[in-house]
Amino acid sequence: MKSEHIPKATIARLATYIQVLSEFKREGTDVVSSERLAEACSVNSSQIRKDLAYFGEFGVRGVGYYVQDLITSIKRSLGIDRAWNCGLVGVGNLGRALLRHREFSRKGFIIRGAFDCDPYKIGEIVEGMEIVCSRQLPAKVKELSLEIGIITTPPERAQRAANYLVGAGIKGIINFAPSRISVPSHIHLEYVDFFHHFYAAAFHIRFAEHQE
Amino acid sequence: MKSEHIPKATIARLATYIQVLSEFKREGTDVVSSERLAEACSVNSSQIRKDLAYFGEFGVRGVGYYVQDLITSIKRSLGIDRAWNCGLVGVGNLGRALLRHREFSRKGFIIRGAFDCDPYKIGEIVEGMEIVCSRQLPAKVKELSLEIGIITTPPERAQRAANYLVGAGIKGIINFAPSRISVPSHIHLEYVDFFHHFYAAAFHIRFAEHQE
DNA sequence: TTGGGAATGTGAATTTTTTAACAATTCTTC
DNA sequence: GAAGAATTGTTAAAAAATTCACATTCCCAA
Repeated sequence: MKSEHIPKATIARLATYIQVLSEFKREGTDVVSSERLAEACSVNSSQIRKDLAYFGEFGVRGVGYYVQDLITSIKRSLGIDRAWNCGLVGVGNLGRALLRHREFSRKGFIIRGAFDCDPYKIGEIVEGMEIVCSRQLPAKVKELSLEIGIITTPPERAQRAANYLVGAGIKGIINFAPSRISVPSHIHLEYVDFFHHFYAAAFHIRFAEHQE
Repeated sequence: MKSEHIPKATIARLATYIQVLSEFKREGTDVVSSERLAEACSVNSSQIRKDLAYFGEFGVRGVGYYVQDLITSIKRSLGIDRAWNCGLVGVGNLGRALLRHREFSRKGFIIRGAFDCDPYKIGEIVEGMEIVCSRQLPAKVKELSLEIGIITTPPERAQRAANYLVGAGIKGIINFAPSRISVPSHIHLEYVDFFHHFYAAAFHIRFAEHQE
């Protein structure tokens, strides 16, 4: 198959596949069938084969998928076979937690700059990184080759942070702040909102109760 | 319309609607049309009307929706018109950040218990809350009427945390740890994985470059 | 070297979700 | 109080995503 438009849901599932495949690898499994992978991911096995088909042919008929090869192939397909330099704007509780989160660099997203507009925070060192004034974004984005901006400001300051980042020439933005922002269409924008998972849980729990 | 099966995507959008409606409210807007709300949420206006129709009729034909009423109606529909007691297992970086995150209680998800199995952490006070040994979960879940469990352990300990929570009689679990877990089917389980947003960003940025 | 078993990749069928279109309802103005 | 403008709720159409089903390919053993 290869290419064309790829559903958002496929990308999300590929992330899951990598996670589960990495676990298989740790357990010493070398080869896995779509059936077995599907079970571990709670999806349909055709789904997996379809998802992979968007990017190429990675399996061996009659055999299955070589775990390590598949991880490598998926990573290459997603563009995470290399490191991405990120800048984080807004060093509050959440921002600090992300700065300290080991998983970021382990997954290839290296946070190279931390920015805030609070004079009390500027100059402070977090995880070996000096917090820099947001106004310096244009200079720093170039200097550090930042490509992805992470917004962890309070909601009312998210748009301004986005403006700084866009002006500085960032390529994509991941917005953790609970507010909608607008950016030019060539900038890729993702919203992270883990509260909707809480809403979903609340809804389903209450619905289940209502059923009894 | 009312009821039947409700798409996951609808729940996620309702969360967005609440967010945007709250902003409208803050700005002093009393009434809003599905068209205007749709634009602010970057969705189709039929989509909004359809999403709402799952739960009832909340608008006035020829007029639109009363902002405050709609917020209230959506919250009631989702089951977030009351507080939910949560327990958090795994007080690492991410766990601490969530414990300190004001937004939780503001949105009605009250974290009433913090649990960890590390003897060095037990007894420590975070945000006015004492960290308790995970083994005490059964007692505490009852005592504090906890309904939702939040897992923020390292991946290898997520399943054990889930087992404790399920054994203690929790109703739903939100897993922030990057690993798949299995729970009985009557427990509602949500995975929070913000890395897939990073993957999506990486993928789209690289794809855009490839297009030029 | 051939045949049987296994599992992929993919076209077709199905299901689900989204969008369009419009009848029904409400408000406003004359 | 009737006509016109606005906007919902809902049915029908379109589009998209998922699942099925199977021909194709590969491995292994006899």
